Amino acid sequence: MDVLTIRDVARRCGLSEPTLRYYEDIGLIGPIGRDASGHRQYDTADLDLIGALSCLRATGVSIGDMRTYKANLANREETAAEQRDLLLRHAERIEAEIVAQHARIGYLRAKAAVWDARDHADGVAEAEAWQAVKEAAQHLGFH
Amino acid sequence: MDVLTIRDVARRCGLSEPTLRYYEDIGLIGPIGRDASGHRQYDTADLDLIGALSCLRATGVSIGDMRTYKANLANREETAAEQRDLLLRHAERIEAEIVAQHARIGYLRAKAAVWDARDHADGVAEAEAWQAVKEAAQHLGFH
DNA sequence: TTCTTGTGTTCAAGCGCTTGAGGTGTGTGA
DNA sequence: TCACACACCTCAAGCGCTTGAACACAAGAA
Repeated sequence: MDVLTIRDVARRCGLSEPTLRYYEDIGLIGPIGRDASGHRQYDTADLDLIGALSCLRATGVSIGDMRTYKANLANREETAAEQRDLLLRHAERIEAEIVAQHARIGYLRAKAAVWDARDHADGVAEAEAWQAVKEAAQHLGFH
Repeated sequence: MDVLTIRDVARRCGLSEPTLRYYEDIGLIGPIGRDASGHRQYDTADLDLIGALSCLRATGVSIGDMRTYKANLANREETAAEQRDLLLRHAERIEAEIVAQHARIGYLRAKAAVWDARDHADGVAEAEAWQAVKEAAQHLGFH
């Protein structure tokens, strides 16, 4: 059970150091042990929870839901199905988000084509590009 | 040139009403005209800018960059190439983000499988699922 | 005519961090 | 041994919204 600094944990879990301190402040993780000079000492057991929370966070899960997830860890047996569903729900959320991201890429590229046409002072290309922007915008739900 | 309420604009551009007010407060859009009772009246000319900003925002573009984009609209000819590049850069950002999202989905599903195995008290399945979680975590950069 | 419903308004506070200022303790090089 | 870098600390303020409270106005029902 080796000891990790806040920097190590930040790198390995994809959270910033301030975020790790913040999560500890609000009781989402920890309390984390300290060495003689007050520096945090994470152990590998902390990594698993922090990694899971980091991933939940990256998918837009609220602090409240993360608390639920953490609280459920205490009584595994009863809440296993709930945990599974929470995770699957968020996986679906991300899938929806990916679809939206594709639509955004389409819009950005279409709009970039308009500016490219303008850069080359090509009125015909610009008109075509505008058409593509309109379609992309509809895909996004704009109008 | 028909007139739109804040609600119409919010729906058509995918921004919330408070966000639209906020963007006006900080000078990112507008100023927007008002009717006799102080309600905002957007016109269709506003929609194009707001739609573009909304999409930039959705891709994580900072308010500062949005200001640049808007400022560049004033002198189109000189900045056309810059506008195009700004948009393309952000399209690439989203592509990278999508890759990350796929990795997150993998992690969430793997973790869900662990809880599912626990729910069914299936030790063998749980051990296998853990293996998948480890792989998914590596994909995410979690050591 | 009053009363409710709906849509808007402003202003203040909260959220989930991020950034910055200012300080502490440890380790290495001169 | 002293200087300096460096990794960490706390605390406060800022960011980009969101939420909520309290109020204004217009239209239709009782």
